[in-house]
Amino acid sequence: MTLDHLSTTLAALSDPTRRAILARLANGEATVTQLAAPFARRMSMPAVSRHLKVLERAGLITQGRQAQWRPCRLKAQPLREVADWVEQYRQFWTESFDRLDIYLNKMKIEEKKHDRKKK
Amino acid sequence: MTLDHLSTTLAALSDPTRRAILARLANGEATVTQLAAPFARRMSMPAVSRHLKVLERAGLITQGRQAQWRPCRLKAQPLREVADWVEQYRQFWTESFDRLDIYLNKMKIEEKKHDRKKK
DNA sequence: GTGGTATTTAACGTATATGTTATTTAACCG
DNA sequence: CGGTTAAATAACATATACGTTAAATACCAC
Repeated sequence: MTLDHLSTTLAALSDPTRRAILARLANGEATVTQLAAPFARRMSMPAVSRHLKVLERAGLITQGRQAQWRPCRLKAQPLREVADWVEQYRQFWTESFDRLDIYLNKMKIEEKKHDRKKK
Repeated sequence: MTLDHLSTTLAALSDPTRRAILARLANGEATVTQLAAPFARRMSMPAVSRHLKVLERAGLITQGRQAQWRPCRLKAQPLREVADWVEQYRQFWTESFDRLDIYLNKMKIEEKKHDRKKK
């Protein structure tokens, strides 16, 4: 199944190791070895390499070439798409109401308007 | 492996069917059958039922009980966590620069400050 | 070329995800 | 009760995800 871009991005972000890698890259470029260092106890290099491939396929990083190193850089464009998507739902958490409550609230407001008219 | 909450949420969101279900629930409560309707050609009821279970485990929906129906409701709290997480990276897409450029930019600002002091 | 370092790819095991059809559970209704 | 509807669960197939170790690739440096 070929996934849409947003799905690919969210899947890439759903792994804590990959999010940690992005967090590290927010501080600037890093080589694969540098990125792997924090996970050395838990994870082998090839595992990290694969995580990077997932991030790259999602467009979240790019890998350059300098001699035998492949410096990685954060590319935030897909994160913007995530932000835009989730933003649609803001109203559902900024108000401490769920959808039904919002509806009932609107009804009350309507009632008040009617009351005013009656006066 | 037991995943952290954010990972569970992002994994739940990484499926387009599940995001479509959330979009539908943004318009208000719906039963499982109602939620399944748009996918009827592609997907069986049990498949939808499982998607709902994934969303429920992520805390993105709740399912109530009314006779033989299980009306589903959107719960946006986990979406807020996603928004908060992604917000950290806003600087990386609002400016059309990557990290190195931001750094260089800061340096220039520092230089200007020094210039001012010199005056 | 030989050796060392950085990284990827190959080959493999195992767990999880996602779908199916058939069966079961639960509640309504005449 | 017996039939219908709504939804979940069971049992199963298959694909993908994620990790490992071992081997290959690419580059530098002497």
